[in-house]
Amino acid sequence: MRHIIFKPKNTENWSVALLIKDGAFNTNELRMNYVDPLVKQGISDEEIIAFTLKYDPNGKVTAKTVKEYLGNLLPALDSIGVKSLLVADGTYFKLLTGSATAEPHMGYVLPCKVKGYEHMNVVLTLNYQQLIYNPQLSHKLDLSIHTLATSINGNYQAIGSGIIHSAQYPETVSQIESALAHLMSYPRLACDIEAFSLRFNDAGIATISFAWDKHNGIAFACDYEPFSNPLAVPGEYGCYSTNHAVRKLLKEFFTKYEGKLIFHNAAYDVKVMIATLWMKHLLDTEGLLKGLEILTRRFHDTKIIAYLATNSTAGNILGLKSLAHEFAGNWAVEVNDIRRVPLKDLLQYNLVDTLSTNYVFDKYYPIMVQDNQLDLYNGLMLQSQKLIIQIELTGMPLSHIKVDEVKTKLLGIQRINLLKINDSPVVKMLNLLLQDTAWEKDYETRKAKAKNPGKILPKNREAFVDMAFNPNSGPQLQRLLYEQMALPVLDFTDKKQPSTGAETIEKLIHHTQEPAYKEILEALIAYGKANKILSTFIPAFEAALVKDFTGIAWLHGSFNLGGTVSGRLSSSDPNLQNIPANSLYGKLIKECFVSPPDWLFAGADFNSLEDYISALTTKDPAKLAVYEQGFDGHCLRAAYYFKDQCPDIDPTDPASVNSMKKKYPELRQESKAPTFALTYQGTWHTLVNNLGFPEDKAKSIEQGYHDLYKVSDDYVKERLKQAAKDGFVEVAFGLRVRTPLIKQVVWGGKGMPYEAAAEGRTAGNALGQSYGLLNNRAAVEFMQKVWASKYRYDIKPVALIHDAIYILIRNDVEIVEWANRELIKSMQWQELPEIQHPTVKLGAALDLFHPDWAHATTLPNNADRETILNMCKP
DNA sequence: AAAATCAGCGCG
DNA sequence: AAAGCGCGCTGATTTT
Repeated sequence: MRHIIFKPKNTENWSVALLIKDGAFNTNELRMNYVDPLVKQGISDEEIIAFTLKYDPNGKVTAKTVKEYLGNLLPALDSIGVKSLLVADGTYFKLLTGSATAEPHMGYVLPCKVKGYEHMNVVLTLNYQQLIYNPQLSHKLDLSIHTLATSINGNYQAIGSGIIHSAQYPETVSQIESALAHLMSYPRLACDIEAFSLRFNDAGIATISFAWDKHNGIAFACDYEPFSNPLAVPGEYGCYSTNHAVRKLLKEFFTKYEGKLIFHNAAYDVKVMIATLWMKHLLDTEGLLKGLEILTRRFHDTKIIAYLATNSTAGNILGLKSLAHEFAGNWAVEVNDIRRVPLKDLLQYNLVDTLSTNYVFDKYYPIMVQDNQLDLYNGLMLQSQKLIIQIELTGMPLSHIKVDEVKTKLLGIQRINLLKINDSPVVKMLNLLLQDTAWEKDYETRKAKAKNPGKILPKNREAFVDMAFNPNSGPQLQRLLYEQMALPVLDFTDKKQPSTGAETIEKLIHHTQEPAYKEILEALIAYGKANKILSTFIPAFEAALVKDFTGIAWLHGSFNLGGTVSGRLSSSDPNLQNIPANSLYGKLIKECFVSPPDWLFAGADFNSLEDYISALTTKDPAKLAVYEQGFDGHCLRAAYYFKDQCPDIDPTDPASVNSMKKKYPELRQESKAPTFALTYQGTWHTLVNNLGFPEDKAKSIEQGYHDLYKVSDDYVKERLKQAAKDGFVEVAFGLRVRTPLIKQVVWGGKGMPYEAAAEGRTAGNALGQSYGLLNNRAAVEFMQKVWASKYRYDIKPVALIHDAIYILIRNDVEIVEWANRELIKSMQWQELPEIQHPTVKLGAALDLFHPDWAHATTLPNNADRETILNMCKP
C-alpha cells in the first residue's frame, strides 16, 4: 500500500482519497489528471491523498483480492478522515458500492456499501492511462471530476435529473390527434418507438415518442394496452393489442409531416414502423416501398452521425444510452420485456430516448461537419441506411426442406466421428480420469462451502460415470492431446494456453506416427466442422420466417452501418455475412438458399476488389502490371520469392513469368500462402510461425515480396506517417479513421510501442477494406434506378456481403436483361479520383442461382435476351 | 441464475 | 519481445 500526498501540511487529515492501480502511480500524472482539475473546481489539494490498489499477478483483479485489500485499506482511510473516494477501477468500484456494473454509474455519487464505512461517498473515475488509447474518453474523466467536486461543494445533481422541461402524454385518440397536429409545425423531430420484440414481424409499436429539442417532447401508447386489472398476468402491466385508431393517426402524420425525422438507428425504428403501419403482409413490397419513401424522405440518423464524428481504431460505441450518458444518465436499465414496465414509466423512458437523440444530434452533428464528413453522411450513408431497411424487410430465401436434409446429413457425420472418438482406448481412459476429476472437484467445492468441512463426505464414485469426454471443451481437449496422447504443444492461445483448434490439430497429425492417433485427430477435426454448422447456422436457418405456402422461409438479419472501422457493414441476428461459402460445407449450405417460385436469386461479386483497389490507389507498377500486361500474379510473386530456384525466368517479361505455371507449378503454389500473410503486413515471423518456414527462407521471401511491391509499401507507409501527423487517415469516400495512438509516436521510430504498430496495421487494413463502400454505393445507385423504374416491384435487394450484392429478380428475361446491365454498370463506377485509370477497370458479373446458390450461371456483361435464354436452358 | 471471459471459427 | 485485420456467434467455463 503506497500513498502520495500533493501538498505537505501539519495535520494528518485528508478528506478525499484517489484510489488507482499501482502501475499508474505517478505523482505528476495524478496531479495533472485528477488533482489539478479538482483544484480548479474548488477542492484544495491539501485535502487529497492517493493510494494504490492491489491487483493479482496476472494484472487483473478478483473479487477476493479486492475484499482482502479493502479490509486493510478502508480502516486506514477512515483513520485519516477520508470522506470521499475517487476510484479509478471498475472492480473496486463495484465491490465498494455493491453495484453490479461500473460504467453506467459514471457521473453519480454512490454511498459505500461496505459495512462500517457507509459514511463514505464513492465516485467512479477513469484510469488516465486509457486516454492514450482513446482520447475521446477524456469527457468521462471530466465528468467524474465534476461529480466529485460538486458532491463536496454541496451542489451535486445526479446527471439526467431535470432534463425534461415539458412532457405531454396524451391518452385518448382525440388527444393524440391534436398532439400530432401540433407537432406539424416543428421543422425537426426526434422519433423513437418502444416495441414488443426486436423482430420486426412481431414488434408492433408499443409506444412512440417525438421530441423537438433535448428538453421537450411527447410520448403516447399505440399497441401497448395497460391491464385494467393489475393481476391479469403476474409481473406484467400490459399487453400487445393492435391499436388501429392510433396506427391510422400515425400513418397520416408521417405522410403529411414535412420536417425532418431524427432516429437513432433508423434501420430498426423505420423497419418496424413500415412493417406495422404500411405492409399488409410480410411479402407486401408495394406497402414496403410506400412506407420507405415516406419515412426516409427527409431523415437523420444519429447513430451514423456519431459514427462519423468519432470513428476510430480504438473502437466505436454507438448505443444511444452510452452516447447520451452524460446528459441523461443511467435512466433505464435495459428493458428486456416492456410488458414488465408500467405504461407511465415506459412512456417516460421512451421520451428520454428522444430527448437523448436530440442531445446526440446537437453534440455530434457539428463535429461531423467540422471533420468534413457531411457529404458522406448526406450522400452514401443515409442512402445506404434506406436501402438496408428494404434489405432487412425482404430477407433471404431458404428452403426449409433443404435445411432439414442438410441437418440430417451433418448430424450423421457428427455422430460417426463422435463414435470414432469415443471408441478409442485413449478417450476411454480419459473418461475415467475426467470422472475422477469431477468427483474430486465436487468433494472439494462442497467442503469449501461447508461450515463444518470435516463432516463432508465424498460422493459415491458411481455418481460420475456419465461424465464423458466433450470434444467441444477446450480444457478436455488439452488433456486428451497433451496429456493422454502426449503430443507436442505447437501453438498457444492469446492467453498462453496450449491451443486445441483445428489448425493445431491438423499440424499434430504430422507429429505422430501412431495410426490410431491420426484417426482420432482427423475425427476431431471432422466432428468440429460439422458441429460448427449445426450449432451456428442450422438453428438460425430453422428460425427463418415462413410467410406463405410456397415452401420458402425468409431469413432476416440486420445490416449495421457504423459496425466497422473501415465503413464496411457488419451483420447480426443472424450474421448473414459469414454464411459458409467455399469451406468444406459451403456448397451444402448454399444449396439451402433457393430461387423462390417465379423469382431468380442472383448476385454479383466485384472481380477481386481488394487487389484492384490496391493496384489503383498505390499505383504500384508491379500490381498494375497484372492487369496491364497480363502477368499472372502468383507466377510474378513466385519469380521474386524464389529467384534462385528459377534463374531462367525474366521477371520483367510476362511470357517468361507466366511460363512458370507449367515449368515451376510447385513454386507458384508455394508462393500463395506467404503472399496472403505478407499482404496484410505480416512479417517473416508470421511465415515461420504460421507456415513453418525456416527462418532464412522466410526472410528471403519477405525480402522478395517487399522488393516487388516497394511502391505500394511506400504508399502505405506514407499514409501512416501522415496519420501520425494528423491523428487520422481519410479512407474511401473521405471517411475519417482516427488513429489516436500513432499520433503520439514517431512513426517508424525505434521506440515505437507494439500497440502503435498494431494500430498502424488496423488503419492500413481499413484503408483497403474501406473500398467496400463501393459495394454500398453500387447497390444504392442500382436500387435508385430500380425504384424509379417500372420494375420497382420486380427486383428486390436481399443482402450486401462486403464486395457482393444479392438480389431477387422476377423470372422474366426482360427484367433479367435490365438488371444485369444496370447492376453491372453501377458496379463499374470508378469516379473516385484515386482509383481512376485509363485501362485498369473495376468489374463484376451477375450470377443467376438456379435452382440454388450452389449452382450459378454467370451472365456475360450486357448479355441480350437471346443469350440469357440460351444460357438458362436446362 | 445470470453475466463475463475465453477459445474457436465462419466470412471478407 | 511481442508481429495480418475486423466482424459476430457459439459453447464451455469461471465469476458474481
